[in-house]
Amino acid sequence: MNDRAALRPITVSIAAVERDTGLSKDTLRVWERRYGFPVPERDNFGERAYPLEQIEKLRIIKRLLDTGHRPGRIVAMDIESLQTLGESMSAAPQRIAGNDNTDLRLYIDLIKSHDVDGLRRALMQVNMRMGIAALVTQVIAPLNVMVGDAWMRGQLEIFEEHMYTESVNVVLRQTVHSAPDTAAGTRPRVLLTTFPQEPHSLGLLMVQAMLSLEGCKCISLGTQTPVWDIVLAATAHRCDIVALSFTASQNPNYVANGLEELRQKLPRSVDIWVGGSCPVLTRKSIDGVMALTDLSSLGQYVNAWRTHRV
Amino acid sequence: MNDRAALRPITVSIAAVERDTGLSKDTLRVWERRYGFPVPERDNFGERAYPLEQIEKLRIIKRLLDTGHRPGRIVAMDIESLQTLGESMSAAPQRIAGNDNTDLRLYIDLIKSHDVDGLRRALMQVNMRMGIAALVTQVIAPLNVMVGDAWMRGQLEIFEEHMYTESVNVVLRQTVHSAPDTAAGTRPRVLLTTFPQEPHSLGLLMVQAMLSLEGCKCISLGTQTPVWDIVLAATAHRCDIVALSFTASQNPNYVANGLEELRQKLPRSVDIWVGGSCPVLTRKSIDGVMALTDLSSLGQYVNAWRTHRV
DNA sequence: GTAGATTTTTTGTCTAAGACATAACCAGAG
DNA sequence: CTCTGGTTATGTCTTAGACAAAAAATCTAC
Repeated sequence: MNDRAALRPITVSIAAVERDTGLSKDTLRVWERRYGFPVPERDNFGERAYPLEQIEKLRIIKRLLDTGHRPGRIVAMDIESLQTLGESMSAAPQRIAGNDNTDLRLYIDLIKSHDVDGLRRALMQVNMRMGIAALVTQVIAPLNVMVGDAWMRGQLEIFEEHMYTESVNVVLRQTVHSAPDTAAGTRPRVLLTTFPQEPHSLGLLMVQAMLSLEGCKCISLGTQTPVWDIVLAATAHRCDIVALSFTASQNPNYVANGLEELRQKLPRSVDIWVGGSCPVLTRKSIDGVMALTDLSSLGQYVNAWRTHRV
Repeated sequence: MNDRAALRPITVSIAAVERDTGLSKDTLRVWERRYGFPVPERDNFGERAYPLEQIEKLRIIKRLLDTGHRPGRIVAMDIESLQTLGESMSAAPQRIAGNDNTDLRLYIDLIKSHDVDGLRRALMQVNMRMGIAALVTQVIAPLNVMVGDAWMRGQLEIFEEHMYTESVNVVLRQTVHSAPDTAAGTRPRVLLTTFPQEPHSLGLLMVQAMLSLEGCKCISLGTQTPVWDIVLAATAHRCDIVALSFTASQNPNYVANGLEELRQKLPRSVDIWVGGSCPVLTRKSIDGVMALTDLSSLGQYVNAWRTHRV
């Protein structure tokens, strides 16, 4: 009955743009007002109808925003400038530890050839040969950085990144639960989770793998637990340590305020350990919150806890 | 430093209500204008601040809407009437197969006593005794409903619900991967994922468990894959079926539009199967999209596919 | 009565421009 | 080099009206 549904849509509604780009309707309208982009056409009812090219450009803009650029500078730019801008920043964060990272490219190749089983087998073999600790610190951790970079540069599609994440998820869970069950009364008891804005579970799993290796009792709540519930859970499960994971996508103030609030509500006898790629953790240290800079030294921290607290 | 962050908040912003109830800001404002509910207080800046009781009532209303009631009739009702209305219909979906569901309370008790290991052991035992299919359809599926209900009624804390979810996650993944590896060339190949607004992975895992049991080759992307990437992934992995999971928290329009878009972009040779507790799926059927009403009949669908397509 | 067509009501979403809290940037002082 | 203050940039909230799409109610014909 109406034309835009009958034909292949060359334009889409503001609601669809919100869904596809993650930019709210309010933001889309205010950009139009302030920066003159996007400039949607209007359908028969006078409502915004975005052409597909503009959505493509919005996607690129969104990606650049996530890497630290600001709307005022880039929204009005033309699409070629945006693309060169995206490629220019890929050079810097390439360094991967001291290890030769040429063999890590092998995993990237597996991802790009969509070989799920091959990727899992390769990761499992590392686990067999070198153990969980090496798998986590020397392969998965640097791979995460490489995959994130590749995605940002547009060399990896979102679904390929998802496939990688799911594979690591599977492998890590398998290794964690193949470890012998800890005896009752094992200490320390560690509660693992993330703050409400943080949906990424990989960091959590990596920590859990390392802690289980050290003989800790891990209780994971998955991601996105409100601060107050972290307090309740720590008490209910009689935990000695609360371990939290953060990625760079986190709002620094939310993180800092949340940690202060948590510290305040949690008994002093319960340690707070935080880790991840979020800059604010090392930038400003919070009293009573321990920032783990390095996964490989986690064992030492556990030992230190055992000698001091038990 | 500021008071509302220090205490458990007694009022929340409109954005938080949108996130927690799934009702859009526009809808919340227009209900206030038309039906006189909700009537939020105003904070120091004149912005809406919703008391917790009103959010509780909104949750009940949302649930009643999902079951077919209409806003004009129920939004203005007082909370007791809503509860009786809700209970009168709760009798219907309470039936748990032929099985006596009194023993399901046992699992709720385990959750409330914070016995993670006990819960997992109990679930694993069901798996051993009755098999994966029975575990999924007769225990986990009804338990999900019970846990959701209990949480909505405030009988379960968020962290307890998280602990349950994580436990089921662990158990299901363990059972899925303990199944023998499928041979190369197995059909159908099924891509599993959810739409960008849907963060819940449990439904996905349940389907994956059932499909693996039927000898399907499952490729899971985890949650929240954009429509376009679903198309790319289905092509890259040469999938026969795309399986999507939806919960009731989803915006019905997003679901319907997204599915139509996906249907349009995906080759007709690829089936789309959808399932979950989202009412819109059964309410309006979309051409070329198959709604799975019932997990236990999944095997028949797979068989039907095999006879028709291969 | 029942099926189908037509009207009426309901309901969610879109529109507009303005206001403003806060995040990010910049400059100047220690 | 680090901190502090002032200034811009930016997203979200506010208002009220309009209207398409969906659902319900009414009417008509058999």
